[in-house]
Amino acid sequence: MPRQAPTRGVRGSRTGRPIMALLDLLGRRWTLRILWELRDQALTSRALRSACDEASPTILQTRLTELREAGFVELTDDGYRLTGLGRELFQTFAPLHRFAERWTRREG
Amino acid sequence: MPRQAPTRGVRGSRTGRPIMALLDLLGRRWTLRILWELRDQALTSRALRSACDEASPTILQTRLTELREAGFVELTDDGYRLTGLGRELFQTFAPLHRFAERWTRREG
DNA sequence: CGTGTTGCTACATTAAATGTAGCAAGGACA
DNA sequence: TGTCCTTGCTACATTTAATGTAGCAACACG
Repeated sequence: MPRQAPTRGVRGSRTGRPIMALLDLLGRRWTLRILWELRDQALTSRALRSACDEASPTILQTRLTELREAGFVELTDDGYRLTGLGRELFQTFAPLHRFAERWTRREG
Repeated sequence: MPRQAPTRGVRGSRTGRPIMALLDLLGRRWTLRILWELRDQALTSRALRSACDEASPTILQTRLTELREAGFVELTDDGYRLTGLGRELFQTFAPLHRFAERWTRREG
């Protein structure tokens, strides 16, 4: 099946439903991690790379571009940081932190 | 099938912090989508595939195995469905739905 | 028996991510 | 001015992950 959807960034969904576009974006490698690392501080591209276990700059740059286009991240004099919208997004899954703790405890 | 090891799926993080393991798992392709599609119904493997835009059975099977090992999904007589833990996880990012609507409105 | 499910796998192809290197632009400083 | 940093960002060859298509074995109906 050919690669459809000229509406950019909605890989894995031809419906165009917002939630699908969002799940698709968040489901790309490093996206969640980047949002997480920027949750309460601005980071330069290299500081972000360090925070992300020295992930490849290629893919970090790709994800940062996507996140900037989506309006979640912006580049300032202090480096990359979440926009107001990005902070809202982060808050919607911030409870994951506590859940993750309980989850790991559960399985030893 | 050499599914990944005891230290569950902590690709992209050497810290072992629970949140990193969770972000890593959720950041794999189709993971969020699967949890989303199972949010309020059990689905057979093929129904799930249809719900996921006919994604490759190979990768769906891989993700389902990971999600079962993580304790978020189980296979019953009715097909795949979220466990109690899986429902808890889903609820932590359920607000994404409303956010996605606002997000698209903003940029569309 | 044939027909139709189910969960799941093989495998060749294609797309995405990784790792390493390095560029151009800008600031500090000597 | 020139050297030395650091910044955001890119090239590119390699490796890994995902896709698409086909099909298996097990089970349930008729």
